[in-house]
Amino acid sequence: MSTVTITDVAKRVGVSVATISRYLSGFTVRNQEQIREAIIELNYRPSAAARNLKSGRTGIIAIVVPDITNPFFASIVEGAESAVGEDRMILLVNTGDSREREEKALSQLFGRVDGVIMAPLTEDEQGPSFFSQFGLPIVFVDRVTKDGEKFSSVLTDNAKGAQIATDYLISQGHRKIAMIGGPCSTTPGKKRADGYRAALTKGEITTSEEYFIESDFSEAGGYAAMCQLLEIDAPPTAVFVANNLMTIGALHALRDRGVSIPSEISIIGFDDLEFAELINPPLTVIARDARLQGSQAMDLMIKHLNNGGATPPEHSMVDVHLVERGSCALPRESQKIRSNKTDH
Amino acid sequence: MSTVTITDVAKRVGVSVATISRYLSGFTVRNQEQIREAIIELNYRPSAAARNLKSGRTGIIAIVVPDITNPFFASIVEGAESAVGEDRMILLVNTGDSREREEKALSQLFGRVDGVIMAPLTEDEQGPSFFSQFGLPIVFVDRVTKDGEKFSSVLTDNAKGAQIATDYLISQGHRKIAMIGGPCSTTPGKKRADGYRAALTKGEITTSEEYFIESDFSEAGGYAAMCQLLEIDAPPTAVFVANNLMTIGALHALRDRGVSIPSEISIIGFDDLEFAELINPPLTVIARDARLQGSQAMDLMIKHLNNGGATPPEHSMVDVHLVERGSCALPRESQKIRSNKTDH
DNA sequence: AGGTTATCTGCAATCGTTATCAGTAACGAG
DNA sequence: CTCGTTACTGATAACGATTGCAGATAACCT
Repeated sequence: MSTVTITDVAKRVGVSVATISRYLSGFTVRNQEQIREAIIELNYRPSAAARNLKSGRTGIIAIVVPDITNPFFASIVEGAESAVGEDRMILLVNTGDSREREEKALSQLFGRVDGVIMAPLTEDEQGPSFFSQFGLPIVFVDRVTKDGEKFSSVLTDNAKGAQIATDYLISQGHRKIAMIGGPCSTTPGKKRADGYRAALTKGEITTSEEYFIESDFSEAGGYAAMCQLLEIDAPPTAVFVANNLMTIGALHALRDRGVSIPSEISIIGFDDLEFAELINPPLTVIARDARLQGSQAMDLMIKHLNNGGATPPEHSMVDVHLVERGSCALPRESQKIRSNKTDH
Repeated sequence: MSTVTITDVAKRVGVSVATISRYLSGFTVRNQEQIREAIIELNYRPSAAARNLKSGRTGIIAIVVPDITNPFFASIVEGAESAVGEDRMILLVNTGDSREREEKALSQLFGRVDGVIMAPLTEDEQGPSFFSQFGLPIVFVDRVTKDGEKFSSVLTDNAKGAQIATDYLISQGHRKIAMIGGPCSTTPGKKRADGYRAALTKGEITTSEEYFIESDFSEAGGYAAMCQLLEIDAPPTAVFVANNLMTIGALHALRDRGVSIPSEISIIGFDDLEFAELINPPLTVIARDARLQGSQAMDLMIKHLNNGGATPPEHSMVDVHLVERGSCALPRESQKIRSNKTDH
């Protein structure tokens, strides 16, 4: 086997292992040239495991996301990756929206990584003490847990985004404004619902609770929720969909039902999509910079690691803005939306 | 600090470290109950680094992709993740299409991971010997290097897919069929170009080389390439775009130029998109199962790891199929395409 | 009771690297 | 000639866990 160690190199050159080690650490030693050659000839690679054991650090930062196929999280990962620097790497954990896998991953992470950047599944983790006694630097991104103030975080102004979206619909004259929300156990799910409700209150609009559907941030969930909204006796004239995947689902539902946008119903989504302009009509959304969130989270993490854990937690907030395209229009109040309702 | 080791647990219970170690490995030992309690009370976590050093394995499999924000690669990662099993984890490396980062990552990976699943940037890596002497099991996915036969791989039948796409356009009556291809230094880039050309030859169609543009698999590249095609004096009536990102770019270009699909130009893409049905018109594509590719690659890797490297390389091929939607139609030969050409 | 397993135990070596420490050679200054 | 300084060196002890070994204990049989 090719398990060539520092000792082999030392023997080859005829010096002690200490000398090789020092050479590797950049000190000036005597037979630099021969050492360099020996390393290449023997194809010696320092054992990361041994270094980890000695130094106590791994040079690896974990990033834990619920769903890597969600372009938003993919961008976060990319942003983090871009800021990770020369001497560290990223360990990706995709929890697949499974609490069990999240827990397992977290416990396995200990000792393998120097820190964890994560978007937790829900706000109520396994006991409020869990992260506090986790013993590793943590930076929350996009979402926090209940005791999240104790850790650095990079969040979006979710409430503001939802409020902008809802205000926008109101300003267009909509009154029957529905929302397809995410799980209220998550930070974005809750905050976006809050923002939606706040905007309605401010606009002095009272809606039936039927208009708010708590879904699950998935495409299938968005599809089902939109179907449910269309079943209502007085269906909404506008819908704010709380994330990208659910928006895709909702659009599919509307397409399948033959409901046209925006003439029959206005749609505004949260999170921009690569192809938002290509849809017919182009999708109006609340956008934010996911890459920036990822890189900020990484910057924070590196700061913590370099300061030896002495840095107090910092909380950063990424801004949101409205991208006006074509999926929202004035309501046609007196119109019956459902053209081909299929009972279930 | 919370560096509680196996020794601390042993002291607490009053047994030797060996006993604790055996308890952890699942053997039946005497004071099981007390050990369990001590571990919990002390919040003891075995040091992964020490285990790695002893055992020589890390329980981590690296997956190296050029661009995680490409939904195709995100799906591959997800597929791999889903097949990784209980006792291993995934280390993601996003090379960002940079050769330099790919090389650096690869060298840093050694000793940190048990194996590498990778989609190499180009076929000609740093010398044909590089991977052979890498010393770690490798499984190529989606792409291979020149000496790729020596390692297991999970590829797509790229040539077949391209041929199906081109045949489809021919069968609709198109003769002026262009292709926006990927870098011919990559496996998919080359094979898809081959398939395109083979189909043209079979259909006894000779096209000017202007109709083939070698781009870079990026959205911007697709945009530019499509613009270039529209500049040609006798512009194509149909375009086969060799990957998803370039397709998005090409669609943007057509949209910006006001060229309508499929009446003025037919478009067929390679790789399905979540939103392909939502575009107007719905996009016709060559599709394949990226998740499956990822999980197959992982299965292969695990097989290699469990067999201790004695398994001969296996080569798996994932099938492709045509998903007919609305972006292709009969050509309108006598028509001038460019409605508002902008000179540059 | 004596012998034979079967089961469990602690000791100590080991994995590959780095940090510490003491030591040596070369050199210039006094 | 001696001393101090500089610049390097090698031996060795960690780091935290696993494991072969030999010894100890208990259980079981005749």
